[in-house]
Amino acid sequence: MNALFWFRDDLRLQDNPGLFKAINQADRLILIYILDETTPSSEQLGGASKWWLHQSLQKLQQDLEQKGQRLILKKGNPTEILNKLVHDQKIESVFWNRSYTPHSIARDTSIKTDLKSKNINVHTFPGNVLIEPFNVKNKSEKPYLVFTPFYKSYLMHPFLGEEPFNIPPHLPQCFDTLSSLSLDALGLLPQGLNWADRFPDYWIAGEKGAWTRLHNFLSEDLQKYRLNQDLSQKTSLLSPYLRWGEISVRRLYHELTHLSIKTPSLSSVISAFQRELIWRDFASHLLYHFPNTVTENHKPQFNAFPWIQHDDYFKAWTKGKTGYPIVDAGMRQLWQTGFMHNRVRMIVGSFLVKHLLIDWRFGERWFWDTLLDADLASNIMNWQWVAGSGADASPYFRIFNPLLQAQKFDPKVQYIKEWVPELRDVNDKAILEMDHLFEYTKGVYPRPIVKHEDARNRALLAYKSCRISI
DNA sequence: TGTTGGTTCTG
DNA sequence: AGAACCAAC
Repeated sequence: MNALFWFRDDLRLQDNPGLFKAINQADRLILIYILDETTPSSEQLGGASKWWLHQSLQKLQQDLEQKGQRLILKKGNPTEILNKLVHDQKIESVFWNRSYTPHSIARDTSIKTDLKSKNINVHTFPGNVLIEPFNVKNKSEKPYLVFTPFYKSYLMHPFLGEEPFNIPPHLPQCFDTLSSLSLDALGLLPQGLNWADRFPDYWIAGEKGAWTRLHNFLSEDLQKYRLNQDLSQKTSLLSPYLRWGEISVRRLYHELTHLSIKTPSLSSVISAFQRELIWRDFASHLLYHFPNTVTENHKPQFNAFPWIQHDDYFKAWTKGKTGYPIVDAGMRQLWQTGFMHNRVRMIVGSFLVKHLLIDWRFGERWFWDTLLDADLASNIMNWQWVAGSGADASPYFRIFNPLLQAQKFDPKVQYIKEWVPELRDVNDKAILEMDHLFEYTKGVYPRPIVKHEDARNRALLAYKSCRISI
């Protein structure tokens, strides 16, 4: 039997349900990745995502070649590309793992209908979440809007216990004559910018890279992992791998559970981390049920919010030149490494939305373009959370004080000094109190672009102006 | 997974 | 004076 497996957000061989089933049923198998050129702008890959995808596809090609298979690369309209392949190569069955963004759902539904009408078998599987969004409902059969009850229902859900599985040792043969684009022809690497040049210092994409990171996390970092405690402590750094499915979230969840049983002293830290994985599913859940939140406020009261268009302040924020050390450190970590510590994401987000009164969508787009782990569902949910416009959102009047946040989470100023080199020679106390940093650095470090107290009061006024309750 | 400014308690 | 607690934003 001739079959085709379509790789999407699942660039791995292990614990890949659709791939597993395709391998078991096929005598000859096409493995394909399609760069979808029909994607609307809200879902088009950002620069950092494209960089990561390039690296990840390269690794996947290598892994498949070692097993005597190959990865076919195409770009264009997936409907047309699949139709042509299926017809020309006499494919009987097509397999993929489901994804849940608005464009993916629309595209996949239409492709499935189309192929089925031509008597092609289409088999789709869950592969990118712990539990799929349509399999979780509250008691009144509605989607959850609040995380805590969602979380509780997850802990009781039978699907959470499903076991991961490995790829069979031998793959069906490939179609030797099929033409494929070269990886470079996909045009994923940034042109004329040296922005991504240092990313390889920090990241090794691909399934093997994911497992190396996981092992380091479990054997070392996790012992010191305290959620949000100290910014200079390690985080898991697994988010980009999860985004592209280089490790399955189900596998990760299980590895953690096993470690928790083996080492009970780690169980509370592990539960806290697993809870973060369930936040990731919660984001998919919200996006699946409320697809318009990609561009629209979940709470319509926010449609009247008096956002300010201020290009210079936005630019200062993106460049890490706001004059608030913790904000600037985070924004520069993002620019240099394609990553930012989660706690700092909240601080810089709050600063953009509340201190600068800039629409959360500008921040969302910047993160979307520069984060290697940019995930539509998580990014939208978290920005709406910060802005207060989301379903289960931070109350609008909860305004982070960047000084207090730095004092609490970076008391030794290690994080700030790592990412803001012009402050390295300034004493810690002056940095944490933001005491005349412009003068100390002879003007190298900028003055604060807004005064915290004034910005706070202005934000509270704005919130009152459209009477947003809680 | 907030901050502020007030009151009350404590030494 | 400073911690501890609390309501309001």
